[in-house]
Amino acid sequence: MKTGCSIGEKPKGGGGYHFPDWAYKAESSPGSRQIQLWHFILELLQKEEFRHVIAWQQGEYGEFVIKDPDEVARLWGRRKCKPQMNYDKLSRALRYYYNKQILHKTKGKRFTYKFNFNKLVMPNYPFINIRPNGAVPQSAPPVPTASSHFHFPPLDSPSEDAHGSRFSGNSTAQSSRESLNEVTDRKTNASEQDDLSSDWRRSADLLAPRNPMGLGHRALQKHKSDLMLPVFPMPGMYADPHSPFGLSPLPGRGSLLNIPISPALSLTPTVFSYSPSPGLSPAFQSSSCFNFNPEEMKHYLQAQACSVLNYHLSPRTFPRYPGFMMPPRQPHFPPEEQSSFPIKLQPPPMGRKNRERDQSQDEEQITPQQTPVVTTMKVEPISAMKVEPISDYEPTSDEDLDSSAEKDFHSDEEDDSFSPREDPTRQGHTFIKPATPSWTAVSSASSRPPYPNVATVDPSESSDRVTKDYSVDAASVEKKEDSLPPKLRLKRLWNGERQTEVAEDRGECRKVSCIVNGLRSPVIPAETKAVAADS
DNA sequence: GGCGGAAAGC
DNA sequence: GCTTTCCGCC
Repeated sequence: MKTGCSIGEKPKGGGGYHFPDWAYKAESSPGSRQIQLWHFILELLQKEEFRHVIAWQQGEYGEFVIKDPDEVARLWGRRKCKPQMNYDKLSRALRYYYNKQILHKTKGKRFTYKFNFNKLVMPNYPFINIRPNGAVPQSAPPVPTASSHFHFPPLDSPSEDAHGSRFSGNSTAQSSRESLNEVTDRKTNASEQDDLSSDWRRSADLLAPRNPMGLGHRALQKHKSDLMLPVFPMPGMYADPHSPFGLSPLPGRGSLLNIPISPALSLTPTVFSYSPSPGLSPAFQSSSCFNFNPEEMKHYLQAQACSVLNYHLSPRTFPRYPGFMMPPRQPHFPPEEQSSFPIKLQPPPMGRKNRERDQSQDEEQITPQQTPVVTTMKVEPISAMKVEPISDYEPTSDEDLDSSAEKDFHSDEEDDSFSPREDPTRQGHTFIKPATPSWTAVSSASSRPPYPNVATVDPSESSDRVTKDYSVDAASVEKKEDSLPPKLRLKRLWNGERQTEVAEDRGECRKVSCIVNGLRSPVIPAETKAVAADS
């Protein structure tokens, strides 16, 4: 019966699933690897076998009912090695979640609580498929089904996992896959679809712009240093029709172009615009975007490139991410951006003038070899965000999908609190919207990218400009050649000869670029020229 | 049943 | 920092 208590909840190897540390820390518990109650609750909710003990409330987004408080407490107690655990204590723990906005109480309903997935899961698992109860099994209810896929840390120790049973008499070893399989066994009717869209929108809508300082914010801040993402159980899991992710965002191409979210979600800009995720590789966001609008995708990617450029991020930064997270982006990365990375990231040798000007920044100049760690450290600190009780927002069913895209815009622009830069969910990864550089500021005003994280950057413009600027530099160098002092002219001449060398280097650079980005870079020549000229 | 303060434990 | 434990209060 008693399976023992695990201290390290994190499944290691044996479980077959590996999760990022922050997945165990959840919203905020640095250093704590103990499973958290809400994780536990979710896991129980995820499992069919506990439906009699705890279950999602029909028709209520994220709401669940503890049908057997004592049993839940017992399970929790066993999980935590607290035999004295009872519902009173457990409920106290749950009440602590109120302030964190992880949970709130459904008033008037006994033993009924409601998850705030907006802050709890959505930010971390935007691809999670949230479905209203009834449409899916216990394991994939109003909760992000990702809980199935994501497979919250096993209720018990890895060893117990290995044994396949953690709870008395129950086949808790049921794999997440099995759980997921159940999903497809149930049909989603039209009304549910409505609910879905509504729920999703509500979730999405509330997620970013109104994300209170609560969980989401704190959590993400804390996860800042963590590598995000491995929300996907196994790299081997590709297209899983039962997965909430549909196609797992694995390095497969298919994942990019076909990520069925939820029946109601489809791949609307809404969903992704509203779900900036720290744990979400921009690749996925972009992939989804790309899916519905290649042009916008392009812009988005360009913006990414800009981010990289602005912060001297190296493409090498990306490989640091779990392989199955980053790769998706690459195949779709527009050549323009591809090229930008190696060049911009490897700032050309500066002339004395530039050297002097940039001297102050020298410490921050990073060679591609050094870049990996940089990421978002230069991003402005998160500013205060509006705090609003998200649960109060009940979108009308009509305003939903049709206006979702529009709402994206509005919310992005109207709600100052949701500046991508401020979005804590971005803190953790490379593609945080950079502090708007001067040259992008202008474009930001004129563009209204549907992607929050690109909001202030007009990628196309910026990208063009990058290229253009270099071209101009090179051209102007030639034009002014004559006016140069003989000494300098000689130098230029010499540089011209060296250009061949540089070209070779460029070749290497491009190689790397291609390897890293998988695409070729048209901008390189101009930049290389500039490099040569400057040197 | 539910809430939340307080203190202690981990 | 999160949870447990205890407890008074509503």
